[in-house]
This record gives sequence, C-alpha cells and structure tokens, in this order.
Amino acid sequence: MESLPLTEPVLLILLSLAGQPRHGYSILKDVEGMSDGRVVLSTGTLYGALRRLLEDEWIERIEEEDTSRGRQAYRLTARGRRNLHLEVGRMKHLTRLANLRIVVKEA
Amino acid sequence: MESLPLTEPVLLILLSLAGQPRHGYSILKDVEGMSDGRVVLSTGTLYGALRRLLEDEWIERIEEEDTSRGRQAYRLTARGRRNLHLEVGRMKHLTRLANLRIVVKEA
DNA sequence: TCCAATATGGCGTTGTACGACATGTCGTCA
DNA sequence: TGACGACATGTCGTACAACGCCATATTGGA
Repeated sequence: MESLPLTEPVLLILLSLAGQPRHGYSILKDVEGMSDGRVVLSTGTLYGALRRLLEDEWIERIEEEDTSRGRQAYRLTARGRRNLHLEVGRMKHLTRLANLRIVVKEA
Repeated sequence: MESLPLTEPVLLILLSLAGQPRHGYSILKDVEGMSDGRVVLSTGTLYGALRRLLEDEWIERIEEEDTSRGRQAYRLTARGRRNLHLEVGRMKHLTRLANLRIVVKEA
C-alpha cells in the first residue's frame, strides 16, 4: 500500500510540480522541455494522472485569480512531496544497482 | 517504437540477466535479493514478461544439459543488452533531473 | 475573421502487473 | 516410504494505467 513503484508519467508530473505550482497545460509543456521533447504526455494521460493524484492527496487545487481560460493550478501537498522524495530515492538506488550489474560485466 | 519506458519488473529481469544467464525461478530469487526482499515478482509477472522479451528478441533460450526439473535458461541478446543500456542511461538522466528540481527548492 | 496556441476533459482500446490456480520434480528427514 | 518444503514453470481473470482520439472552449494575433 505504501511502496508502489511510480510510473514515469506520474514521476515527471510530480517533478514538474516540485519547483512551483502549475496548471495542466503548463505541466505538459514543462515535461516536454525537461526531456528535450522526448516525452510528450497525451492529455488523456495527464488529466487521468492528475485526477488520481488529487484523489490520493498528493497534489491539491489552488485558487487562481486568473480563471479566464478555465485554468486550474495544482500544487504538491506535503504528502506528495514526501512520496516524491521516496520515489527519487528508490530510483537512485536502482541506478546504482544497475551500474554494478552492468559495468562489471563490460569491464 | 524505440524509446518505450521500461517498466520496473522488466528492468529488474534484464538486470538480473545482465550478469549471467539464468532460468526463471533463479531470476525470481535474484530480484528478491537485489532489492533486499522489497520486490517480489509474482510468477504471472515473470513468465508474462519473459514471453514478451522472447518475442521482441531481447532475450533468448539457451540449451541446458541439466534439464532435470524442466529448467529453461535465458540469456540477453545483443539487442537486449543495448536496450538495457539505453534504459539505464535514461534513468540516470532522470535522476540528475530530479536532483536539480528537488534540491534547489529544498535549499 | 480565421487560425494557432492555450486549456480541460471524456471515452475506448490496449497492454501490463499481479494474485490465484494448476502441475510436476527433487532432496531430505522421520 | 511417505510427507513436505523448496524448486520450477505456466495459465487465467481482474484491475488499472497509458495513450490516442475526440470534443469543447477561450484568447491573441495576422
């Protein structure tokens, strides 16, 4: 129940929100930029993930004065940030492991 | 078609095969050990993934003299090894990115 | 006034993970 | 020799995430 391995889209979304609150479309563009255009989330993926993250209270909506285009900004909750850290830690661990497994054999 | 993000079970299986050929059950135990018991693949996950990896020719069956218990060993193909390296590279990149995004904000 | 960019969201398909189930072998110990 | 646990492989159904496609609406500029 606790240590579910985050999928890549979700991780990128959380990472995008780590620096500052953003609205959906902004996350889309940010993720695209983060990965030099290699990862392009479809809107289906994005809003589906956002819905689930809201349900789990990893992120929350914040009010915006500029609601002209129906924008809704999201921000990480403390819980979300904590879980993001855990997940990044897991990834680092995996990366180290991968190095050991691969490099030894190549040498 | 090229840059599919590998799922964690598949990555661990490939990593397990990176050092030496193994049969299914051995992969199961190796992955368990690699992660200090945190990741326990179900057989459904394992043999499903192995089937797909065989189909994509990332791994191949090798003959074993010891077929006593119906063991079937698998080994990485050149293609599989190449793709594993790519994936690990992608992960390192993501990890670096995550550090930038997170650390800056925490400081 | 059209059009591209901005912005959100639903729906159906596809594929993966996973638990449950099924089957059988081998070694050991009472 | 009989039971049992570890070894070993595989199938099936379910649940859910990712994704492409579609629908809709606003805004600013050419």
